Amino acid sequence: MEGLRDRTRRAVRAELASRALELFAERGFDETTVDDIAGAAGMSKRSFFRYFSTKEDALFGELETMGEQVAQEISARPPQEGPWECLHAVLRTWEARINAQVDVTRLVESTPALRTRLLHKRDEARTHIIRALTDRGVSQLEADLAAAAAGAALDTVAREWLRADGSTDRLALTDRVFAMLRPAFLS
Amino acid sequence: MEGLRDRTRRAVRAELASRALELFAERGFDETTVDDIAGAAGMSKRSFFRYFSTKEDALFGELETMGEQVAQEISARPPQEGPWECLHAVLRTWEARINAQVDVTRLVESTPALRTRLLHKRDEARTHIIRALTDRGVSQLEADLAAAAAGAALDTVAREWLRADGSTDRLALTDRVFAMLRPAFLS
DNA sequence: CCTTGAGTGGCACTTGGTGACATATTTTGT
DNA sequence: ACAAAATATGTCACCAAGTGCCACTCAAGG
Repeated sequence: MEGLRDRTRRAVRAELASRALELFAERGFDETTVDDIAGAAGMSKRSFFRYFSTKEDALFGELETMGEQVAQEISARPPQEGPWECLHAVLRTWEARINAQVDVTRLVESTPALRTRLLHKRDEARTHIIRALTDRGVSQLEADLAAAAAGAALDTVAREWLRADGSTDRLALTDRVFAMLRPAFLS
Repeated sequence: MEGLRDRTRRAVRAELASRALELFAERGFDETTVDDIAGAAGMSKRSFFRYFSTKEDALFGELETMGEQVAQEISARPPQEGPWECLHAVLRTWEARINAQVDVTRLVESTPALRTRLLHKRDEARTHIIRALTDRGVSQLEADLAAAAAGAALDTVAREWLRADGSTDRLALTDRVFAMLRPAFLS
């Protein structure tokens, strides 16, 4: 079960993340130092780095284990399912988690350091996804391409969503984009 | 024309890049400081940053204007050509430029900082590619997806090439991967 | 009550990257 | 050929991200 330790730890993490978001939104990412964030949450810079390994992760912290989780969900899918159907089914629920609010997504999109960090996270996840797919019997090349293409799809969805100012039905949009790429993966 | 200035500048850049590669290969990227590289080339750290804007760029320097160049090549394609054919035709020659030698590609693939920087470069290029495609009349969504998918394709090619230890015919492989995704872009 | 262990602050340190100033060297206009 | 403008370089100071280390606090459990 979850003891007091873990609960307070989560609370402090949330507090830091929330302060960071405030400061980023009000001053910009580059103009906010880690000292600022830590100070706003009543702690030292050193302690900040005990909760988040980089400044960027104050925004992306919730996605830390994304790769493992996605890989696990993939393994749980029916084994006869094709790789693209599988990725579609799993990732359609993740899109909303990656891009929670428009403001944040817009901030990420307009801040090179954050954008870069997000790409890095996706790339880490890709590795896990590839393994999960090959474990299902998909060939290396197809698994690799499918994982990369799925990342491209999610990225496209996010930008299209931004273009519509966050007002479109994201699940429908995700389905549409995955459907566009579907013909490529009819093994 | 190209005067002495530009020639020496290119020479110094090349020298720095070459020293950097040597040091990275022998000690690893993280274990090599910018001071080391600059020192090995007989200059100061400050001057290094007058040739490369980041430490990573000592390896990627030649790709600096990739985005603009690719965009320009896209604009030069026959206007009735579909977006995917167009991207395929342009990018098939770029694959070999991005991954020149196996050693370098392997180094990049195994060094998070370098991998991240490469992703960043591709992302910058993507922006330009999207513009070039919409200028040809392609819709925002399709241009976005095609550009992202093309990046995914190149990435997949690079990794498959690595798996074969750099011994496969890369152009043929590139054509194969682009052909796989082709059905998605039959407008 | 005492021990153990986790969270914290503080400090020094490394390193990537930037700005400012002074000084050569090279290009260019006359 | 010479002055003026543009470039290249070094040096130095500086900022901020991130890490290692040590000492301290404080709650939990025997």
